[in-house]
Amino acid sequence: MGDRQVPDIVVGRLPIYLRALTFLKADNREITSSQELGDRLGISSAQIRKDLSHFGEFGKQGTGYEIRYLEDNLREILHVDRMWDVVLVGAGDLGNALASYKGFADRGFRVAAVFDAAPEKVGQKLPGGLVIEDVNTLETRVREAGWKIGIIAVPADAAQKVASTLIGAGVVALLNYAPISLIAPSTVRVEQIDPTVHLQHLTYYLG
Amino acid sequence: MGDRQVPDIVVGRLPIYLRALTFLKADNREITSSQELGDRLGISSAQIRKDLSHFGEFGKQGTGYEIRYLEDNLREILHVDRMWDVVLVGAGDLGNALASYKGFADRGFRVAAVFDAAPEKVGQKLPGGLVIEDVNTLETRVREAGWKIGIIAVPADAAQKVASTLIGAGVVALLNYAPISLIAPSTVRVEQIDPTVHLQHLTYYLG
DNA sequence: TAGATTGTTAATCGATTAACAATC
DNA sequence: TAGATTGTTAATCGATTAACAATC
Repeated sequence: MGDRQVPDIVVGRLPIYLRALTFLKADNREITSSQELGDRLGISSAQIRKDLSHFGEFGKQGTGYEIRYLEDNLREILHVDRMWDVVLVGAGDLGNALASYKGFADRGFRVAAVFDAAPEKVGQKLPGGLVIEDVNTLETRVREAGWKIGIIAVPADAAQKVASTLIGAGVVALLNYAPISLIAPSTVRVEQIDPTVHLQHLTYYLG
Repeated sequence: MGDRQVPDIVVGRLPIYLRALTFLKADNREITSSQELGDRLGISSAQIRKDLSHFGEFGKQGTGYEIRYLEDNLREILHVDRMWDVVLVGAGDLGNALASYKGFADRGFRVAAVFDAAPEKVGQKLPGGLVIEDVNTLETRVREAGWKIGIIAVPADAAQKVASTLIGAGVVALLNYAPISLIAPSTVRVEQIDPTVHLQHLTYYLG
């Protein structure tokens, strides 16, 4: 109940809980339980209650959790009760997909700008209205705008340089799609998305 | 030393090790150590040695690991010493990005076919040479081709149906990009990629 | 009230780390 | 040989689960 130092593995599950709650709400549900959430997510009900107990008491004995209330609280805990500007680097297929991704807006994020290194791409307008900017201006632009979150969607051999530039310009949270392990100071949080890594995790279990 | 029942969390790290080894090899390195790998990945050297010890002995005392040898062994362990056909569902921006993703081929995967529900997309040819097929033919095609791995890149409201179809047709491993928790039998492995979930994990640590 | 479900404690389980003999 | 690094054991640390009093 109101710890400081919540285990990172617990923090990592909160967005999953939040997503499930939003899903239930869209289904016009008003109340749920740790049991129902757990069944849905493949997690034990005890774990869900334990996880939530790090942050407060959000349920009612005998009843469960009011979905909207818990949802609001999780948004606050995760700091997505506000909008975050995100700077996207890389305007290839993946960058384009991310720039026009519909799943950001109502979950706390907005792609504020897109950068690329290719001269023929710079100046082009994306469907969403963003104009691709020159990666040479990345550092200045990030610093001046004060963006704290970056998404890296450039090829592997450019990723570390982009990461270092972003970090140098004040970014403290990175979502990296390039298939390399970024080197970053411990003050900078990095999340990694590498589809091949996930697929290889799966194939371990296949004949 | 050749356990059965290796913890899933260990299996999940192996693709990261493999990726780091390939990276070092590209740098013309021939030997590495658990210390070097650990520094690079932000993992303790003891953990790397322990993880590998589940599968055998791959190093030499006093020397370290021959990169190519360990790489080959990890490929075998992860079953990516072969090529896996992957069926991709969804030909939106994300589907297109995945269909033309260069990071699959040399790491064990090939997008064998792409499906979409939009009539105007069906029949279109993608840059890589694949022709978008009608999702109505998904079940038959998957069954006949015997594909075991599926990637779901459709909107959230279509994802569960696609997953069920794939599973019904024999797919046993899913990589899901739709922002929902899929319901699947325990015989089917699911990996989830939701950029917003990762971003929310990051914002927890931001003011 | 009776039934249900929370929040929390204590027990269990599992993963990580430290340490070191073995040995290249 | 001396130095380095593995593979493994045992200790530590942390996370999950089971159980239940509290209470809606």
